[in-house]
Amino acid sequence: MNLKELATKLGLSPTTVSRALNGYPEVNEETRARVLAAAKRHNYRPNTRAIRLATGRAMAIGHVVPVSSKHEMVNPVFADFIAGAGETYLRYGYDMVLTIAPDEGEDRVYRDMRSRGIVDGVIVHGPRQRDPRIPLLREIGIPFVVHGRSTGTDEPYSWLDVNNRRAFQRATEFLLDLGHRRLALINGLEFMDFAIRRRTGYLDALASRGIMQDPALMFSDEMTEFNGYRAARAMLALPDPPTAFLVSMMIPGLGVRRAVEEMGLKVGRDVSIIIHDDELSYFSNGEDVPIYTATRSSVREAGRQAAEMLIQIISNPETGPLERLLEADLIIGQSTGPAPRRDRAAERQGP
Amino acid sequence: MNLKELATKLGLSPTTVSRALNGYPEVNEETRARVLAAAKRHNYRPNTRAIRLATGRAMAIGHVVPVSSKHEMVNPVFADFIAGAGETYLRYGYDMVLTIAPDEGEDRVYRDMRSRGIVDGVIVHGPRQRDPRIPLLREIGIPFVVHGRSTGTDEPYSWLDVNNRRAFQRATEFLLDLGHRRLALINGLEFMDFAIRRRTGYLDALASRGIMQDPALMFSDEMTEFNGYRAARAMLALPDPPTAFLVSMMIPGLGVRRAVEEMGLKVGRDVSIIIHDDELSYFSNGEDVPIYTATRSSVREAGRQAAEMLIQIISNPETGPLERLLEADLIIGQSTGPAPRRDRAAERQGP
DNA sequence: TGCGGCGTCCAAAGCGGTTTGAACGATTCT
DNA sequence: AGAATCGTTCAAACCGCTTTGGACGCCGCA
Repeated sequence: MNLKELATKLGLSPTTVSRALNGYPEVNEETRARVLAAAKRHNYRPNTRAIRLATGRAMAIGHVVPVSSKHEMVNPVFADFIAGAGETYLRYGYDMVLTIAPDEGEDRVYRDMRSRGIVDGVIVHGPRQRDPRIPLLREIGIPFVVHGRSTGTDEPYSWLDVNNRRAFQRATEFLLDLGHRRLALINGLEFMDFAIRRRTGYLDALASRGIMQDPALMFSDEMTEFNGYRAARAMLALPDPPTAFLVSMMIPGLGVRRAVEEMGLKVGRDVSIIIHDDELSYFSNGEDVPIYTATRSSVREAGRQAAEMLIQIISNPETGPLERLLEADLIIGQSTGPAPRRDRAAERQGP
Repeated sequence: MNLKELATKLGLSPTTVSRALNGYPEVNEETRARVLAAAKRHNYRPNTRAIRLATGRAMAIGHVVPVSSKHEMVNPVFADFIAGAGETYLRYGYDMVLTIAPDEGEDRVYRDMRSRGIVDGVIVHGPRQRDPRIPLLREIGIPFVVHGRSTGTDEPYSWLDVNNRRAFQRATEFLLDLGHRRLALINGLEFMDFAIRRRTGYLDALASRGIMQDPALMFSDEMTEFNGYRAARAMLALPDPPTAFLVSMMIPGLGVRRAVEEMGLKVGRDVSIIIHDDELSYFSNGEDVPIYTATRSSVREAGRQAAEMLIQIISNPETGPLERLLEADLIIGQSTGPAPRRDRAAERQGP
């Protein structure tokens, strides 16, 4: 059933039917009711392909998933973000189109999107320092919202981010207040913007208490369970091992825990752990009592909001760059406790 | 730059230009070369919206992500599957459109897809027993491939699945051979087809060795880290605790490990664990030596292959239902070992 | 010489909607 | 009463491509 058929059945012109369906004012309310009823009765749905050609709008948002060609990693955060964004799209009648882009060929992917006209805007995932996609998209002229930010980019752009620096600063201070002095940072890849900010927060907190940073306690790589394990294992074998870990994500956090327990130590007593909790659906941080002390911010909610920002920008091109900074909660769980004796004793003896 | 402009610039008709670009034989090779050169020079890309309307094909594949409205869970397996499928789509020039569907309203989502004409086919994720989507899609007339199978569905349909029954049967036998007699099964939700098959494999192996199943050792829920932890914790507190666990996924497997170690037991010595390893990018099962003994099958590869099957079905509608069963490897890691003494002693004493 | 066939190319008709410009009767205003 | 306005409807153009049904010149064959 297409528009013309429906119009014929109603004894009306396609023009009128189209207008009735789309809520234009110049159609008799009685007629509109008839049209609406008939459309429902015949289960009429306008053909999206035709609408898109006629209006020039794609009614679709693109998500380009960067897949590092080296590691073939797909960030699990991505699935929950998408789920959140998808909810928003559903509400506003947008479709979501996903493209997998090996990180060398991203240019072409974005340019193609533009010239083929398959999306009205894109969400940029996993921004890096001075991310080249930002000037690129601006040049191409596709509306976009970045999930995260890009240190070193001066021109304004729309973004939604968690206050990563503050979150890790607070978490670090929390551990310092508990008496910890040897704090390890298990971070993501440090060309990723979020990782830079987290490290900054960590270093700021250390500096403000006059504690020297120790490169041996700073690790940075893909945030896999195994990397968390390996890094923690190595650090715990140091002559002066850390008593606390700040970990970028629940997943490497599980690895850190595995290393700790494998060495016969107890989390929350011998070693403290704070993770960043994106509230991924398969990694609930306990039920009533959180397992991990964590900086928490829902990535799903971020998806919902980023999508809304983008739709707003698309539907009103006058809209200037939109910025939204979400604060992470610091929630206290069972994975942190006072620094263990030995360390405090060592500290009393002084250097 | 659109087709008409390009044609004018070349002094040709749009017809000829279109044909030259699309490789039709009735155009002079010299002309074709000119057209191709001009297209490249002006960076011409045909407008996808127009192609779609004109050809009636969407050149897009739909993925409907079921999000259980109760738990808001997005299976992390999904991200890697998508990545695999996306690679295939890229090669064949298809786009991927994603829809989030609350599991009550799935009907409407699929019907809409059809009548709006935005996809040429869909991949069905997370099939359940006697899944209603299979007859639905067949009725609607959208080509589809199921990732997994649906027990209880008689009519033929296209699917790609891992041999879950066999994988878990072999894993169970492997543990039995090691002398274990109290085997726990930490399974996914048992209305999900894969979970049913895994349980069947587990039970078959037990039965063939004359070992009674024990409902207290069978757990079934969402495969979260926390659920794995909780279930293992409870089982290990039983008067007659299991000495080995079969776990549906790496993620709850991490939870099981956490429970085991928290009780002061050692994985691979006191308690054996076998997981199913989907080779998710963020859950590499160790590097040289696998951490977990596992039944292994790449979900990313499954995505690649399922996408190829669907494209084949779409481009050749004569193709009958396609079926592909992937076998999982059983790889031996550090998480399994002979049943501990106490258990074997008890066994020697007999019942 | 006449005709069918072949190689190239083009005009025009879709695809299924939206949107512009105009028609037309009824109502209001002067 | 005639003009202007309003409310409602429609015909036709258009979005940018594909595809059908010729057109045209040239060659080979009878």
